[in-house]
Amino acid sequence: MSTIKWSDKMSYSIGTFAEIVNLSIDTLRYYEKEGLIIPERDEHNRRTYTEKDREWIAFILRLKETAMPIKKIKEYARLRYEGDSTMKERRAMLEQHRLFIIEEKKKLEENLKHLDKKILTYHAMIDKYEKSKS
Amino acid sequence: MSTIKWSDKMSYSIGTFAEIVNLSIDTLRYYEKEGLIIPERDEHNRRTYTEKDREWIAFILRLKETAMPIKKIKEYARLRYEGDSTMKERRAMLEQHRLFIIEEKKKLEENLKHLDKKILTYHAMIDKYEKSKS
DNA sequence: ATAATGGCTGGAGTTAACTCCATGTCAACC
DNA sequence: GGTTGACATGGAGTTAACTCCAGCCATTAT
Repeated sequence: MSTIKWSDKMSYSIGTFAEIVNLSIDTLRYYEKEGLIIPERDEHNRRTYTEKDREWIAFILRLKETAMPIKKIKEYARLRYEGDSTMKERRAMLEQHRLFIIEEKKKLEENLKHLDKKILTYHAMIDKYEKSKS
Repeated sequence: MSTIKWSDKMSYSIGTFAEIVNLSIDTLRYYEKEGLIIPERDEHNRRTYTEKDREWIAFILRLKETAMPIKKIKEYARLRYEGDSTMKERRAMLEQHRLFIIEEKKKLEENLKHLDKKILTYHAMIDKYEKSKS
């Protein structure tokens, strides 16, 4: 009566995994060197990436997209690979990062407001300029 | 009957200007090498920065804060130093950048949402974990 | 008069995050 | 059984955006 879960046993070579997560093979190896993701190896020492790895990479990319430097992601990864006892630390990191993102958002909104103003003054200036030429 | 405008004639040395705009002297010289800001020189070849320069730097920093690479800022600066005839081009650049910022904001908001979810699941996981230890 | 201060130039060094390359192994296809 | 193709490793190269340094002038302070 157990449901078959293909995905549990499935694993990808670095080439196909690279395509799936849309990163280059070299980048994956670089992330491994930095300790962000450490895939299993098969009997020939080839990297084997799983569905879990895919989820983990997706999360890494979110952190990267919100400007977390690799060093910090590496720190988070280290804790994660250490196991459940580090959950509180990891949560604290994410909560700190959350505040950072909120700050970033504020800055972006401020700058967008100013940019909009600037664009408006450009419209006015260009109107004037066009008229002065006629 | 003309109003005296001190600020028009005022100018700062690179050292004091650096403090005012909160950039290092080296960064200012680097920006100049890249063509972002080209201050006047005095009779001894020393850079003299004006109030206009301060405003311009403030704008450069806004562009930087919204992740515009120096190459693009340089392009904008080039047009600006070329004069009024480039206003339309500059406005177009800013309008394009505006769209970019809006995209960035969207991404940030998306990622923030996911992060919040993740933090919530951490809270639940940690509760469970604490109980399992008692 | 000399020493400290501040600025100038050209060029080298640094950091992050990749990216590329030479060389080598192994399984598979013709 | 030789070639092809995917993967492995170690290390060099690249780009952006600074940052630092040596060697040289001019001005100011003692």
